[in-house]
Amino acid sequence: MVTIKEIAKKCNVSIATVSNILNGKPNASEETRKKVLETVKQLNYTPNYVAKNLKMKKSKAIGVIVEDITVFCTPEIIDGITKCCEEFGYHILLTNMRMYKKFSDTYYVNEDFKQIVDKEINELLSKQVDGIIYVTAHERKLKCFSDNLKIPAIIAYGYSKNEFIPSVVVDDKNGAYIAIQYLIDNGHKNIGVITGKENSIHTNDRLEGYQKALYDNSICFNPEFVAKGDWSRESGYNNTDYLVNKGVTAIFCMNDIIAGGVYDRLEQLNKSIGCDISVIGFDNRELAVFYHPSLTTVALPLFEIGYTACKNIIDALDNPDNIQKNQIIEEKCYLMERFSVQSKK
Amino acid sequence: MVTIKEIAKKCNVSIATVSNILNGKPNASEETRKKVLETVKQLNYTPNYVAKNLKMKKSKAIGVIVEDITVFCTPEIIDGITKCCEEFGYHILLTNMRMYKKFSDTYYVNEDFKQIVDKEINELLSKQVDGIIYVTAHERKLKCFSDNLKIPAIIAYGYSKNEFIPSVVVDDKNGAYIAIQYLIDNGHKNIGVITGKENSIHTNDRLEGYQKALYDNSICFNPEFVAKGDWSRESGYNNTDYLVNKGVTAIFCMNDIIAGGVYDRLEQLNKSIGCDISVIGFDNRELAVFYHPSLTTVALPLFEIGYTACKNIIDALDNPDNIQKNQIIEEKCYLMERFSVQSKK
DNA sequence: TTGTACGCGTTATCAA
DNA sequence: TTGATAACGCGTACAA
Repeated sequence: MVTIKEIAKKCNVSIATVSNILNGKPNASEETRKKVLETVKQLNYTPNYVAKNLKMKKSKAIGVIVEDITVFCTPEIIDGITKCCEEFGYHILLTNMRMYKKFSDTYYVNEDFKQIVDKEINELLSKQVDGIIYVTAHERKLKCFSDNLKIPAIIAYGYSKNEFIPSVVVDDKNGAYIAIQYLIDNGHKNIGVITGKENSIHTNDRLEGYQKALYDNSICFNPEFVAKGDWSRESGYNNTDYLVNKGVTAIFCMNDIIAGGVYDRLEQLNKSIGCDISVIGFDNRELAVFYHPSLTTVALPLFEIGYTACKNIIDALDNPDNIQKNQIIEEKCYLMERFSVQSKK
Repeated sequence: MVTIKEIAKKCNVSIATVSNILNGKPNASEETRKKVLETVKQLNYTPNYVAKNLKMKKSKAIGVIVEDITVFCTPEIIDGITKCCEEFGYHILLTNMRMYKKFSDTYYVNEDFKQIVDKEINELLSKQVDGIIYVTAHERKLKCFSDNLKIPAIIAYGYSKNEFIPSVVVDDKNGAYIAIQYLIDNGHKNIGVITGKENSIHTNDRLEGYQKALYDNSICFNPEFVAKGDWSRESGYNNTDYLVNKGVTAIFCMNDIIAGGVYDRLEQLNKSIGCDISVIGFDNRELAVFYHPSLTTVALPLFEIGYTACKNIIDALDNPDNIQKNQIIEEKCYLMERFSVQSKK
């Protein structure tokens, strides 16, 4: 690797002059500037960021800890982080903990979990990252950072239990609201729901959004229209008859997988999806496009969550004394209009 | 951040001694060792890797350039890289170029593409990564590294045009072979194919694997059983009638999306998938599980590609003079047995 | 306008 | 068994 010293020697100037020119400082004659810049190109010099970082005491790097990169929401979140890093000249140090592969889906109750996270955070600290983004694989409340962390940090997708660590999350209420509003706009009044697992943040918030949308449209909430599912396709399949018999004209499924089960059963019942019964999903999983008819659903603002989380860190870096307590940033969902909902008007 | 100097002062020893102890050197009395280790814990000291890297002239970091992290194969490849890095104590500097988002699916013919890649590689070099893995978003031949790159590099998923840059790719021939062998083992002899796009590496290799499997089982290859598709669901749908009329008992679809189209048409024709006609896919996309019946398909060895690529880099780092020319490492596919193939025996 | 000299936090050499 | 001290490549006062 060619260093600043070598190009200084080649140009018969001091390393200080080269450094100044490279960093766009005004003090340098046009002549030497030209000469230096030329040899820089000629020798294909690239600055050594490691040395620079050591000197400057910051790395322009953001540590990104993801619980599992193979989970469907993670890549989009990273994509948002990337975009933001690109815009502001940061780079990403990625830590993929591979939690699902290591401990299956109950990893977060595992004894070792907290220790692993601590170790990874310290690792990132050693590498002098300027900030840390923790990306959960599913929504839940957690405390993963110690209270005396000295650099900005944030949780993406999950909810922070830590007063001074903000979180960026899906606005589930809003997501359910726009889904139901869309159904109402299409003339539906008797709208069934198949929920996710009980006590899940998603389930509760989405139910609340559903109720709010009904209320705002002066439609009475009928508790009998709520069927308890568990996110699985089977729970969609098994609850379809019940809702159909209750006379609903549309079914709001709290995820796209449940909607798949509803499709299965409606086909067996010879009901035309869209015409006889409208179906709307949640999550906008890749497979929703391939349903027949393709599924109208609510897209998660994953990219936005990543982008906002990263922007928040960078803002905190630029403005260290501007911290808010218990900050929760909710990103709005958006509707993916396809062909599983038709107008009743 | 607490440094080695501070803990030296606190222990009344020199920084050299602290450094030695921290690095497990034998020269230190048990007494001072204990004292130092204790204050290290007490002050929660973590070594500054930036300084260490500067001194050691290596970063224990591998640069990973992905063309687009939101493409389905990329996260699994990164997962494999992660596993390997974890095992050998490396970390990942991630560069997500976001090509699909920036330039749609023809990004690689874009004028700016080469420049962007060059820029990102230089960036990584500046950050003193020890090696680089380039992950393509789809399989093709490419030359992304300059010939005088001074650190080990490798291409994952795509084929390298560069003599000294190896590649790790899917063994498509083998994948098709095991799919066809599986059909033959289940008593099928008249096996139709719906191909991907013409001139694609995938298409050609998979066709060859198909032919080889037939040959090894003494079944004559009937060119009329090959229908030309283009990876799309429509091309599956549109070619189904043709193959059914030709009397095939099984259809090998060169990806899972095509298989979806075949499913659609077979349902319309009132053919029972599995019983009347067996269908087998390729890629093992997430949605294959949700087909009805769930789709038997060939899984891509994405994790293995990532792992092997990374291992190859680390080996090259440990053993710099052991380079092979034009090395192409093919990773074997594996069968995901589900319910779309039934025995004809 | 340019150069000297120091320090960032380490490791490594050599002398004590 | 320990401690000075010289690097690593860079940025920056301050002096020239």
